[in-house]
Amino acid sequence: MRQVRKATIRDVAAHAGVSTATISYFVGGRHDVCSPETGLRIQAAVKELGYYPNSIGRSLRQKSTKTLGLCMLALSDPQAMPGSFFLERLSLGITTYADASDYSVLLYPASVRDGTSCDAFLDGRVDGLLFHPHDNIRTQKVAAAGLPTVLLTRSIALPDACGAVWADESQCMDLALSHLWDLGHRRIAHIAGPTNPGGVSFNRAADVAVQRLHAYNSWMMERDSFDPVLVGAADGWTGERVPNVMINLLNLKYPPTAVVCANDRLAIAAIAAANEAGISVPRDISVVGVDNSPETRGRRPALTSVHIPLEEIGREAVSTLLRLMHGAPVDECRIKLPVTRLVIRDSTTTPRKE
Amino acid sequence: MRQVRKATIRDVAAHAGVSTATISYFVGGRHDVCSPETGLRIQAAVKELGYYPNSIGRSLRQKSTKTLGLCMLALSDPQAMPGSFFLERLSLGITTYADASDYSVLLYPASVRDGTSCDAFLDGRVDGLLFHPHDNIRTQKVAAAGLPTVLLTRSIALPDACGAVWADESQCMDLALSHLWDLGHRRIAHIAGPTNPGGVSFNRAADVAVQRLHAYNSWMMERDSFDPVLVGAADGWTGERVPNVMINLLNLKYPPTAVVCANDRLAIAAIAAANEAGISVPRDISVVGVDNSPETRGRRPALTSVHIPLEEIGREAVSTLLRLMHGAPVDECRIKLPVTRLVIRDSTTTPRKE
DNA sequence: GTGTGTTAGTTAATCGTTTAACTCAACAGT
DNA sequence: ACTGTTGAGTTAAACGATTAACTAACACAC
Repeated sequence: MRQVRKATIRDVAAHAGVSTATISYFVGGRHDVCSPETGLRIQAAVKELGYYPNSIGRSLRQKSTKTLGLCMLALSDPQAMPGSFFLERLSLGITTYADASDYSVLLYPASVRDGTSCDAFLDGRVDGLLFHPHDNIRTQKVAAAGLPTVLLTRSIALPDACGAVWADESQCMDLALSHLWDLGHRRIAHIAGPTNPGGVSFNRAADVAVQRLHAYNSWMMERDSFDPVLVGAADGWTGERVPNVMINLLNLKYPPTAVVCANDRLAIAAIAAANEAGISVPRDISVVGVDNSPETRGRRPALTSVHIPLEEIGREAVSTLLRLMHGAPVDECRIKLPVTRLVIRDSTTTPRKE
Repeated sequence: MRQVRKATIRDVAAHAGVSTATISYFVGGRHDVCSPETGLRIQAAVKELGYYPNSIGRSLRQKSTKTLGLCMLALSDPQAMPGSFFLERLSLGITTYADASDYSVLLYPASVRDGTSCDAFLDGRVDGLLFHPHDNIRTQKVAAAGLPTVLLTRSIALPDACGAVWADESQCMDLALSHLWDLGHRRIAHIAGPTNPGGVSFNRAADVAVQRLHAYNSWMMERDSFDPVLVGAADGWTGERVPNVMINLLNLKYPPTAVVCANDRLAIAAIAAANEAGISVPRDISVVGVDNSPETRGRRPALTSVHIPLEEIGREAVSTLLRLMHGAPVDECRIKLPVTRLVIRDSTTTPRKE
């Protein structure tokens, strides 16, 4: 190791001719522990030796590392997630807010395939944990170990001790559907994401697809416009199955005049499939996506999409985790954020008059 | 704090009726330190108490945290970087390889605007540092502090003590240009990224743009096909200025039959600008991008692009950092990776016969 | 001159592990 | 009887910081 030996508090103490306690107090901001002259000597010694308090020593004594763990499924499974922009956007909010709160963020890749253990988080290196994918086995384990944990998910079965922060998917679908409804659309289809029929839920992705589907169903039913033939299943987030689904929708006796897709990638695939069939977007059919991912832009037509402010969710997740760590009751640490908003671009317009 | 008190090595020692030293050796894998019966007692005690060695105590004693810092400009400045997929792809390689080498990764947001100090890294919480943006002030500071550092950049002025890992930008441009040349193109334009004329280089982005521009210049000169009017400056990575640049290129007396853009976003903007002017891609002009970002896909035409394997770069960066930490000479820790490859899609074809 | 308060510090325990150096008993070989 | 070796552990000193509890010296009031 070529690590240079760093000055310790003892070196500084010897250099300034006082005890380590005085150094500790002074460096910690309690400038009233000593006379102004001693203060100057200490400052000089700190500067000369380039002293910086060692965080490991401090963590050991204070029993707190001022570090939060961030466990992300997406990291090991880019395919599994809607877009590769997830981590970047989420962690922007997370690291920025954590930093402002004087916390560091430890990044940890979790794979959904091999059930990577989360033991690494139980060894005291983090004070709290943010979990992006919901995974019953792992979250229950960390929860049982007493590590304050906040999930970035509204999960179907939330472990008792875990907090959670999630976007209001009803609001999200309401924004998309209201927009189309107000334009005059009445036959509005939905292409759903992976809904994992009958299986145990292992990740956020699946839960989100289910929630969007349910929100769509309820919304349409409330307006007496629900028709099961208008619901297609993409069975994943990447869109391979979308062409089939889209053809089926377009060949209906009363085809939809608009379609809300569970995410942008499905929407983009839907537009491609429509074009392939000689159907023009938005002239013949309107399309809305969800995520407002980078892929929505610079296309023709540019995709109308519901923006999900991941930065804000990340920020709120850190804030919630800090509250949980400071003893807030768990039920006050389950936050549904009504923060989605619709970005109207060129893929939606009034329905074509027949 | 609702943190549950965790069992320490002393609890286990008391429970198993031996000293802490024996526990430490045994848990550390030296099963020969005690008799088989004692071993069983220890295992039982560890299990019953749910003992997991505290990493802070261990780090303090061993003077090594088994943690690497990852400092990313992109995190605080999404606009500044080519694409928001950077962090995700890079950190996939970084965290996966670090994890396999038994290291954790501490994520840290650095803003190019406020000169966020990197003091947080000098307090012993990391054994080494990966720096994505090159920033002379900060890298010099950490280098001076003796913290082993590897930059994810080929920078113009690399601090003496820093290692670096970067993609071979000459190879990257060679792939794009050779492809077009082999198709028969001879008038090949380049739309360059931000080249920061005359200023100090503050981030990787600028350096990369410069390197791609130089590589283009050299390549074309070698083939006696260089013409300065074929070089346009987008002045940024996002493409606002591209329509102007493209119009100028198309209005030339001898317009290019192909254009290589410094990244995908510029290429996408170039295609849009061409279409706007009634020029079809690839029929009238071929376009190549660099990055192979998610935005290249699902478009018409789908963009031909040079893939930069960020995962691989991240992996190599960790490997290089570990070597540097173990005392390898700095000049063996500067790695140019010849790992780019061309993904041919629909935006390139043979030049149109006049 | 005694009691009270303040200033400017110090002392020493503690956080949880690791590990070099030691002990102690039992046994083997000569 | 002595030396040497091995097995099965133990002891105690680090690592670097924090902090409750203490002290010594002096000032001032009554």
